[in-house]
Order: sequence, then structure tokens, then C-alpha cells
Amino acid sequence: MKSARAAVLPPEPAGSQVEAAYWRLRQEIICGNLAPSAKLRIDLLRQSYGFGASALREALSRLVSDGLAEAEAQRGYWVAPISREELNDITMARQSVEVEALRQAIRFGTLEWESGIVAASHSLERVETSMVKPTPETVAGWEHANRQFHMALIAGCPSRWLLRFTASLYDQWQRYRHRTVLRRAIPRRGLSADHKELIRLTLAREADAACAALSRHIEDTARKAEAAIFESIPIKAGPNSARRKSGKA
Amino acid sequence: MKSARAAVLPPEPAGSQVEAAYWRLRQEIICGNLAPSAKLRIDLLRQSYGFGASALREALSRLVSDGLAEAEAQRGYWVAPISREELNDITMARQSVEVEALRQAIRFGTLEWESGIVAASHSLERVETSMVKPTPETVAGWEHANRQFHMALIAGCPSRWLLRFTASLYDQWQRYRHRTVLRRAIPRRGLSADHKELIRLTLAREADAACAALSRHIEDTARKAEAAIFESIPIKAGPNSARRKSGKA
DNA sequence: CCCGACCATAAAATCGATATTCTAAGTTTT
DNA sequence: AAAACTTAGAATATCGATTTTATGGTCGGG
Repeated sequence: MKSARAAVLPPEPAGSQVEAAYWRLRQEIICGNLAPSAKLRIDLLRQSYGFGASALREALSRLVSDGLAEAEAQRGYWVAPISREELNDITMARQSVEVEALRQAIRFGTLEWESGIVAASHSLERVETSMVKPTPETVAGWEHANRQFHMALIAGCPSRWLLRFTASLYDQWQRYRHRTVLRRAIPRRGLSADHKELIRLTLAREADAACAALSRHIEDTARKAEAAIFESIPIKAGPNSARRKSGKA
Repeated sequence: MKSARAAVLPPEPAGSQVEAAYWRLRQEIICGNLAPSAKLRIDLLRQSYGFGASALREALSRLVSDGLAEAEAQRGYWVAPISREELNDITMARQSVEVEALRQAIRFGTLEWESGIVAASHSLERVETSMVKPTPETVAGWEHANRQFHMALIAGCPSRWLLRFTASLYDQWQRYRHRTVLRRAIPRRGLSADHKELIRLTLAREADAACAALSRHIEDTARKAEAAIFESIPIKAGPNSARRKSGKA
């Protein structure tokens, strides 16, 4: 039981303080505990999470490179803002990059790749089936399983750069979707028709159809998130989200 | 005269020590002064460039995110290695991402975008015309102008993410091409037929033809670099390029 | 003679303290 | 009254010293 649990929890490879700080902050940003556009004050984070100042600076640096945070010299760090425009941008970019990665995966993928898809979809199905109510823990497990599934789909792509970009975009996307997961109704039990079809077409190596299905899937989920975030009840924007729009000097 | 010069020199926005260190190291890696796979020892860099240890660590962190360096916890930093495989990967990824960016630029580009292309191609032509012999300075100017030109081509693309990925890949590519520029014959005077055609098709908004031309251009230049680097005289690999291939613990 | 554990050296990671820069409130001047 | 200057406060950036961890050679045992 315990090992089965561990497998669905998000990994936090803490080989060093910096890594630990990086993964922690990353998680906090993605799941919204650190709200978009919030100021990230070093000494405050220091006492909140118990990391050293240097480690935090280094972690924040990496988050800036990932596009999860922003920095201005001598002014400090902020959580990257979110907006309808950027959600659309992320969606469009995924439709370019992730779909191309899938195409190449279908073209070059090995048996090992196919097995990975089957394994990941099994995990995802199991998690979805056992998730009766969305709590922070089950949601974290589901998000991890879903990420693993999407990565498994394209893992057969031989281009390490496309894979890297895809992962980067997926993390960005998760920031948006996370805000919609907690409020949505109890999820269906088992994989969605979307996913099943995507798996079938991919394993059948029907590239065009599979790519179209993935593109549609990306579009649909993004539209739902867009509606949930920007058109229904606006979630607390946070009082500390003041950010100079600033023309630079 | 001086201002005209300044315009073609690569920018090094040194708003802070960390930024300065970052841009300096980045330049040294791209132009090969810091050889691929070379160990990056903090205290050594410290006395070589005169930056503080913390600033260097932070800069190195960012370079890792950019894929220009690698890190292993408790073991330090290395310059990212180069290989024929990765060159092919970068090339393929550019053909996916950069070409898609061009397609969107052609579709959505404004008048300002067109002007940017004309301006950048003018700069590039001027630099190429005035470059009688490849010296480190003129090469740096030419590489900057060439980069500006490629970025100008796709600047009309509305997706900030695609632009970011393209820039990232272009930097990677520059590492490879730089090793071929110094040894090649005296360049033609003025823009290549390749570039002229690419500009013409782009400004005429003939998307398919322009994308095909760009894809071919990327492929051709990559092939030339591949031949120059991996099939002719192997450049000094550097005695300090020893790197554990290492299975991780 | 070979293998494994131990110790000395060197490098990297972390922490705390100092200096610099920015922000904002209060004051003065026009 | 409005604008600009001054000054106190806070946050960031930088540097040096300490702690922790890896590495390579050596000694002792099998």
C-alpha cells in the first residue's frame, strides 16, 4: 500500500538545499499557494520554509529561467503573473510543440515507449477510479499521474529539446488547470473518452488522427480552464499582488 | 562611426553582478573559450573573471536551465558537451519550432515587424560587406547581426513561448556554428542568395514557401557545420574535458 | 597479489554579516 | 497647493568564512 502510494506522489529530488528549495517553491507556485504576481521576499520565504538566503536566491533564479517567476535587478522576485493571453499562448505553443513531439514519438517510438504508455495510463486510471473526492492530496496524486501520462505519450520522441519544451509548457499549463480542479464536480470514474481514444490512436500509430486528437484535447481542456478562471467567480487575486506595470528605465 | 560599431556588438546587460557573470560565461561558452565538457570550478572562475562565488553559482544555475551547462549535486558544474547527435537534435527542433514561429509571424506580423526585418537585414548586409577578414571582433559582430536577423524574421509571431524556445535553440546552434566560422574562407560580400530569398518570400507573405526556405536554410547550415566539426580536422578536445559518463547513484 | 577500508586533500554547499540600492514618508521651497 | 528634495527605513545583493561532501592515494588484511 505504501509503495503504491509513493508511486503517485510528485517527486521532490532533494539532493541539495537548492534543489529542495527549487522543487518546493515550484510546487507552491504551480498549485497557487504562492499566488500569481505575489512578491517573493527572500527573508520572508526564509522564515516560512527554513531555507538559507543563498539557496533561495539560486532556486528563484532557476524558476525565472523556467518562466515560473520573474526578476528585476535590485528589485527582487515575483511569482509570474497569469492572464488569459498567456493561457492562450501556452495552449497554442503546446499545440505546436507537444503535438510535433507526439508525431515523432509515433514515428520513432520503440516497444519500451508503448509499454510506458500502457503503464502510465494504468496508473492514471487507477488514480482516477480511487479518487472519490478531490482533496489536496488526491489532487496532487492525480496531477502527477496525468503529467506522467502526457510525458509517457511523447517519451518516444527522439528530440530531447522538444521533450524539454513540452515539459516546460506542461508545467505552465498545470498552474492554470490546478485552479479549476478543486472546484469541478466529482470526476468520472476511469479514463475519459478523450484519453482512451488518444491512447488507441497512438498505439495504432495513426499519426495524423492521434495528433489531431491531442490538439483537440489541449484545446478543449484549455477552453474549460479559461472559462473557469476568467469567466466565472474570480478567485481571490490576493492583496499582495501589487506589481508595478512599470516602463523600465 | 563609433555608434555604428556599438550597434553591432553583442549586448551584455550588466544590471548586477549575477547578470554580468551570466552574460560573460554565456559568451565564453558559446564562443568556445570554455570548451565543451570542461569542468567549471568555482574558485578558478572566481580568480579568472573576478566575480564572487555566490554570483557565479547563481549564473551557473541559469546556464544549466538554458542547457549551456550541466550540474550534478555535490559534484559541481560542467560546460554542456557537444555531439553530432545533439547538433542533429537542435537542428530538428529548430525546424519544428523556428519554422512554426515564422509561419505565425507571416500570418500575424504587423508593419512594424516588416520594418524590423528590413532593418536587420540591412545591418547584416552592412556587416558582411565590411568584413574582409574574420577576426574575433568582426565575427562577434557578424554573429550578433545574424542572430538579430533571425530573431527579426520571427518577431511577428505572437507566441512569446515559441519566441523564447527559438532563441534558446539559436544560442545552442551558435555554439556549433562558431567553431566553423573562423576557419571558413573569406565570406561573400553581401547577403547570401539564401537570405535574400528568405526575406523576399517572408515579406511577400508566402508562408509555405518561406517556411520551406527557412527549413532548408537550417538544414544546410547544420550540415556544413556537422561536416566541419565532426568530419574534418578534429579540434582540440581539451585535456580537461574528462567527464564521468557516470551512472548516477 | 588483489581487494577493501581508512585517511588526507580539495572542492562544493551553506550560512551569517556587511554594503548598496530602492521605497516612502516628511519637510521645505516655489 | 503642488512639486521637489531630504532622510529614515527596509529589502536586496554581495562577499568571506565555515561546514559538509567527494576524491585519490595508502595502509592493512585476505
